[in-house]
Amino acid sequence: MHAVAELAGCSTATVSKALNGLPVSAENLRRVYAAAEQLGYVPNLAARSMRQEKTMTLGMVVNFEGHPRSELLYTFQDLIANMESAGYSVLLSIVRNEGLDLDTLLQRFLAHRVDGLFYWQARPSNALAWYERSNIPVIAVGFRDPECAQLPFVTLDGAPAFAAACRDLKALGHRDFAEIVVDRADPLYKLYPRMRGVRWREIRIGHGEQDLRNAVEKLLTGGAAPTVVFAAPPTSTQLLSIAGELGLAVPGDLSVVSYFDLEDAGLFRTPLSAIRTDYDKLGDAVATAMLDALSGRQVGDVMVPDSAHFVPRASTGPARARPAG
Amino acid sequence: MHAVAELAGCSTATVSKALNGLPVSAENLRRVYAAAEQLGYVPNLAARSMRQEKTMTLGMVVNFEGHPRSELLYTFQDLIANMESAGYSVLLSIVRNEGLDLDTLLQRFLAHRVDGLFYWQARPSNALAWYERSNIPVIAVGFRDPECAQLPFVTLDGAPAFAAACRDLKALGHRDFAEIVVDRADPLYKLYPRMRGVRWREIRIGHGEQDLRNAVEKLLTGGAAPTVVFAAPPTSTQLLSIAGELGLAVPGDLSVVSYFDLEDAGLFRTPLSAIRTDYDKLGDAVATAMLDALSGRQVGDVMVPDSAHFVPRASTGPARARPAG
DNA sequence: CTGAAAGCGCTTACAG
DNA sequence: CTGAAAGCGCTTACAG
Repeated sequence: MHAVAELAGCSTATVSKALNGLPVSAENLRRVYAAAEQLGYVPNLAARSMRQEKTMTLGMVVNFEGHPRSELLYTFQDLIANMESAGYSVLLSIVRNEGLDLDTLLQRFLAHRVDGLFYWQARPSNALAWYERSNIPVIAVGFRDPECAQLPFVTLDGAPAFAAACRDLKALGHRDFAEIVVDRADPLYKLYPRMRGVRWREIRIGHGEQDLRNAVEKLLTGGAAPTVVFAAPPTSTQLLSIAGELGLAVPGDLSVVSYFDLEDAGLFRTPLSAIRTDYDKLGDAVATAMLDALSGRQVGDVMVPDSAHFVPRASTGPARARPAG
Repeated sequence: MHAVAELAGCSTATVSKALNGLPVSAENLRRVYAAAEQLGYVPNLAARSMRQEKTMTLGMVVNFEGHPRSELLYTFQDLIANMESAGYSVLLSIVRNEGLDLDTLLQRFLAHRVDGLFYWQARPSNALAWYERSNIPVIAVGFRDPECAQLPFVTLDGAPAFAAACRDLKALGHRDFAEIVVDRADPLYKLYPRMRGVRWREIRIGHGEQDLRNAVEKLLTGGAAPTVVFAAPPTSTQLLSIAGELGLAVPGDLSVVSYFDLEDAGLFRTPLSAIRTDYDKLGDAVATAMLDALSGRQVGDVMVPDSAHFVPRASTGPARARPAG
């Protein structure tokens, strides 16, 4: 910057003003721009951020417990593009069991003085208190642990799609619903109002295909087995192949619904019925919420409307006849 | 920091040294840590980076021309985790046709004073010269435009898998190979040594399913049509459904190979033969190269060995009998 | 080992 | 409109 000032024949203060659109004489403006151009001057954001309160950097931590659903890439893309258009850059971190723990990461972002944080699948963390103390907006995305209830939360409104799926299935004769839940994940069906006249159960399994295989075998032999099973990928797709191997017909013996749609689900041997979510809408809503928060507005929880739909395909069909009694 | 110094009863210089592991008396060390803890002190990386030459920030720009293959999420995850364990944070940017252009983005990262840049699908850009001038290591990943030949390049060694696919197909009687290339992408088959006794052609189409449909129809009516087609997703999967609609049997009339494997390709009605790549190996190799470059070592091009394999499935089969003459 | 002081590259009252 | 100067929060010779 000194070099620019020297070449332009003015002070660094004038350079700064010229480059930031503050009132400068036309002559100086021209010379500063010319000098900056000639020298290939690139401002140092770190220096700027020491004087101003903002770093124009946002943190995004994605907290995958189990399997990352790769369609999320689209939301990231959309979200990041939105924030970049607003002048921000985003630090991305994808947390897994291995690697640095969440607390360390959240603290590191704090050291970077991020202006805000996107927190996918928000779980409690000590570091969150620091964000609150520092008045850095944190937006929970997708899922929010009850212990993080203080965070504003943006998510898809899955209830109508879920209700539509249940209605369709009930019309097909299903009364016994189940959800397969992996590890310590929270069952999703509990998030939605229960439909009258249907029973729900929770089948909890560990990671690994063998766990799922055992569960499916138990389904086969159990007396009052569910006639339809909900699960998230990759469990929902594994279910299709395992059912095939074990001679369980889908949907003849068991209907299967995937909680999230897959790009190629329609091409499957048994096309997989799924709840399709509109990730672009989610990305846009999250971006809007963050921009609001950054400009000091209070932001509340957002349920993105009309952002999920039940797409029935061949993996759901009429409930199998139940053994009498 | 002043507050910490005051509480600990020493100078800020001593605080800095204590926190950075420089020699300090045990007594001061203890008091500084206690004070920092009590005050919830988080160092300001921006301030630090003004004195030191490093920001501990890396840029990653992913340059998707057409369709982002979402499996890349796994590589990002692996790569980011690696860099974070080494103390870095990474700024991610996913470039598309809409949104900020590449040059703006690269320049913004420069303003952030990134210590290095991962450049997926490296295309020429004016901003690259600035990185070179600033001596910031840039690593091209996945693909490198010939005009970016000066950049060290890390990619999968696809040649053995490609050769294996061609060998298998030739053994099945195929002589006429084609690749479907979307928009202005570069044909991939040209990257590899050509096998003797087979012909290759390039079928260039625009974005949009209709373009592909037209191309497939032309294949049906053309006299000397190829018997096997290579394409990248999503074209390879669209090909399966369009072939179905148009009454073209796969692999009876046409074999299809996907240049990249899809997680659920084995579940398809016609399981899709594909070249499966090991993204973890790529992520690790890229991380290693960057760490090397950051520590001042010269890094050359890296072809990650044994990182791609041909997985024949049901979409490839014997070549159809050719009309005599 | 310790601390006063200079300086990293900016921005912003402030006085002219 | 302009520029000298202070200051953002750190680190690092340097002198003690």
